[in-house]
Amino acid sequence: MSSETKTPDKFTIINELARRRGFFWQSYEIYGGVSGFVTYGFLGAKLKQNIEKKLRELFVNKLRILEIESPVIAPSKVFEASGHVDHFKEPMVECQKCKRRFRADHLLQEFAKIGESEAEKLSLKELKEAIEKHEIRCPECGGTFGEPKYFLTMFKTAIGPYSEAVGYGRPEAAQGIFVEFRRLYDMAREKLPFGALQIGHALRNEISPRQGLIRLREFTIIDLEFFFDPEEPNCFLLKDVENETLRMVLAESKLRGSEEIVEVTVKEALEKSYIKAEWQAVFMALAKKLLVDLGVPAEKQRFIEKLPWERAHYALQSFDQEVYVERWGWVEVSGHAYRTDYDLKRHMQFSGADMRVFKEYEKPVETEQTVIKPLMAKLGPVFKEEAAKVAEVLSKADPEDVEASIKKNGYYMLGEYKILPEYVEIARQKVKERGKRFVPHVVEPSFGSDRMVQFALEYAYRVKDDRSVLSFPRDIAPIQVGVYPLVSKDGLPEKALQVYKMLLDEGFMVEYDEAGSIGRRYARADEIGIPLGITVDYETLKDNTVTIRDRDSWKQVRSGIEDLPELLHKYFRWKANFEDLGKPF
RNA sequence: GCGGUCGUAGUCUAGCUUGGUCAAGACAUCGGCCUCCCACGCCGACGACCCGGGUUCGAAUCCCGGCGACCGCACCA
Repeated sequence: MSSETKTPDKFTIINELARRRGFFWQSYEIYGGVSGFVTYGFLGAKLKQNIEKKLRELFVNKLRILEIESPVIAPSKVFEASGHVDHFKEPMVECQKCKRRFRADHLLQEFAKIGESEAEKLSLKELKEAIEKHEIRCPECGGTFGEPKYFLTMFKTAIGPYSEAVGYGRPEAAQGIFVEFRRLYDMAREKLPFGALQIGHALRNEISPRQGLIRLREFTIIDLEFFFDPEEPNCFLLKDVENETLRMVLAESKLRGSEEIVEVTVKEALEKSYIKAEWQAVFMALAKKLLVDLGVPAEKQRFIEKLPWERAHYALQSFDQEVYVERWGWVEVSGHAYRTDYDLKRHMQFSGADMRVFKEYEKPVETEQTVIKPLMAKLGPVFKEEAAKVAEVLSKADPEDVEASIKKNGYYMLGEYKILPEYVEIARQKVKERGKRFVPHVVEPSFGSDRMVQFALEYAYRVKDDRSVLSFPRDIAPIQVGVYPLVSKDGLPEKALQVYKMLLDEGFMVEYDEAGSIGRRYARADEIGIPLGITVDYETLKDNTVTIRDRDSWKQVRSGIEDLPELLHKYFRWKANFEDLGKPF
């Protein structure tokens, strides 16, 4: 402990509370703990589930979105295709004198004026040579650098006990969706737009994760890949959200060194092309609403545009949704990337599978095309064993070119082969095209589930009369109702247990507590954010009514036990306010 | 990974300088008593020196290593 006792900040208090009351804690504590890994206790797991449920309500059910679950481990091919094997590693050099580490490519950009894209392409050997050539020394102490080494931030493993097959732990769940695209498209009845969602663990071998739930080595990611036709980019949900406002920090402001926030409606953001894809704008609006529903006020949120060199390798435009927290300022909670057709195209290249979709024209398009038919009877004697190859290459040449050249010059040079007019038949052919094939575009909202838990806690936390209260929005509270006998005798516990069982049967998350004074039990319940407390007292034995207590106002109302199920169902679906639950007490 | 600070019950702290009747207090938890609606009071119980090695007759205390935490640097595709 440090000698000067600082008052702990909110983050510290919340983490302490989370550990003490069983929301979450660092994993493997009995072996000293390993940073970047966390275990959720009962309350935390429930809170997280409720948050994810809320996201599903908002995104999944209304939007033709298919939720799937795919593996965490993937063969190396998958992440080679996705570009992660190339991009997920950093070339590092260590100063031999002061042991500080630096990004080798960043040093070259800064001190040798080598362009960013150029610096990124250099191999370890080339980096070493460039550093030596430009005599780059440690910017901190002037020492010389050792060998550049890659730091790979993906977890690597071997698939199968005796196998050499390399596998990686996924750093995002998105690839699990892209590789299954053909089946998913099938399940979506071959209609665009549609989306696929995955909530699951992802692994990133962070260098030094030490911000609680904010940076973990194993964490829960929520990746939503939404596929659409770039020629029909309109979003059918736009009307519902076009007047929602977004607080944005644009790339152009950042370039000027400013973090000025512009507040615009979704509609304006699209009109002014702050946001390029309509779907992306809509998802951003929904993401804002989600965080508001989790208790983060709109003014504590913003969307910050990534500069080209800050963007992931797959993204054409991306925004980070950030939430303001006391300890660190603005922290990312979701990323909104326009991934275009990058991923599907790459998997198409690497796997050979056709990721294109077929789009039927309203009317078939008839076109007349020039067709070059090789006449094998002539080609054979001239080119002998090469004839088949010539014919094949010829079929790939542009027929218009071939025809034009033959008309003009009397021959066509196909590489080193001279094609004379008599070798081919030039014909016109009518072709009926019923549609075309293309690779769909993707916008991706991607949420960190653990961060949402952290932010929900941060904004739920209040202090009332020196007591900690977690004022969760009522629909994400891990436990909904506490049931208490006023005293633990005279038949009150028996009566309270009846109420408790009834509410359990109704499907509520209920807790029963008879230990300690009633005030202490209320305080305990407030600290884990139970919205309502039901107390069985001596009145109850006479007229079958109980008191209902509100966590936030500490007000109490009185109601009949038989009315509780309906009243509470309404309350938790936001169809009744606390005051509607009974008569003031 | 570097530098600084630090690691004692579930939590917060005392003890460490000067090694030895030293493992203490408060809160929380559990049991009991009290018609008890906002952490009431009283009685009782459970419960800790981060791990490993060294020095020593003897280590929570001194030394070394490891692990972990916080702050700063770097990193966060």
